[in-house]
Amino acid sequence: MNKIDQATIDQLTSYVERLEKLENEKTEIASFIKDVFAEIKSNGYDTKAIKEILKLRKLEPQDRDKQEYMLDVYKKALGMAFNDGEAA
Amino acid sequence: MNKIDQATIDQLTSYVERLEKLENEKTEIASFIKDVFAEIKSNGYDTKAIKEILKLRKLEPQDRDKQEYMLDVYKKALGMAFNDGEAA
Amino acid sequence: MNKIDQATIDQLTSYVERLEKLENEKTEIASFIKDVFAEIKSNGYDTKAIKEILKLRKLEPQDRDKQEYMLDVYKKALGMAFNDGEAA
Amino acid sequence: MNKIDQATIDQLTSYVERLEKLENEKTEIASFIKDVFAEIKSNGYDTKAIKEILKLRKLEPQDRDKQEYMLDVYKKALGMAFNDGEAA
DNA sequence: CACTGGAAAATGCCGC
DNA sequence: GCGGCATTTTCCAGTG
Repeated sequence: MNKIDQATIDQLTSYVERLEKLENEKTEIASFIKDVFAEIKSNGYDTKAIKEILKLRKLEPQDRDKQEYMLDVYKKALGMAFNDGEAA
Repeated sequence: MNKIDQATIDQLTSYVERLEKLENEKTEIASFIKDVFAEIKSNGYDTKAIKEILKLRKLEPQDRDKQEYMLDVYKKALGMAFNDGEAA
Repeated sequence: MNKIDQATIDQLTSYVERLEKLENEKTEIASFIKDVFAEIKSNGYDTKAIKEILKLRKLEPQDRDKQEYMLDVYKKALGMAFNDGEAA
Repeated sequence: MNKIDQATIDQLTSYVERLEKLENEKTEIASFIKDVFAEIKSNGYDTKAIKEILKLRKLEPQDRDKQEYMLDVYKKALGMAFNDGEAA
């Protein structure tokens, strides 16, 4: 019950190595992204706003609407102003 | 140089215990918050929107404006529509 | 479709207020913790080392009396160099 | 104060596009990883155990050939019960 | 006062 | 389909 045949070990090892390779690539790309943000920052831009932009561009327009719908309803329910500067 | 007197150990221990007590309380409250959100969800509300509400109520109106200003400028720069459903 | 009955408004308001109260308590406790760390620091201890102790005690409550290592961390907390100068 | 010169717009656009490209690549790789795990699972292995192996190899690369423990994890990956039935 | 590191929060995935 | 868990992202205090 403790014997594992070599073929199985090889297969598991192969999987593990494939996964490690992929994860390394992912990490590398994450590091590139970090570099770009560093460059953006060093050029005086607001990285937070850029991230916000990316997020918005990822959301399709209809999703944005859907996402904001419930929020509007709740804000209304709680008597919160929409954009006129009154915060309940 | 390796000797530490007992009084010092006692003092450190006292600090550590005070901190652990406070952190336990914090954890407990965090768990209460989780409970409330669970209840909110079980009543059919959209927890994400509620969280958004809490965030908005925390921000004073002028802060909201300031935070959104740069974003608007960038969106404008990139030709992104503000709210008309066009996503670049 | 934007109409919400009064009972719902009341319920949402109640949830939001409960959550805000809890979050205030959490923030208050976090501030107490900060105070304790400030006191610790003003007494000449190494804050980082104390945090290390807290982490250790959380991770392995069963071994917390294993004095050898704890002593090292205490020494670090006291700012005492020993051996290679690096605890943790 | 809302006017942005064309060069700035171009630069922001360039940054955003570079970032989106990189994030797409990252997402793609994440999806490959998911595929590999699906294949692993379809071959009857315990995904969770494989993740354990990856974690171990990341934490202690120097000891990764210490076969005793790795074998236990492999066995877990194979779904073999042994000893107390709990690895990790 | 910008940067780094660590804690907290949010998101997304996986298993049930 | 939901809840729990892990990862990722965001935020903030501490540091130089």
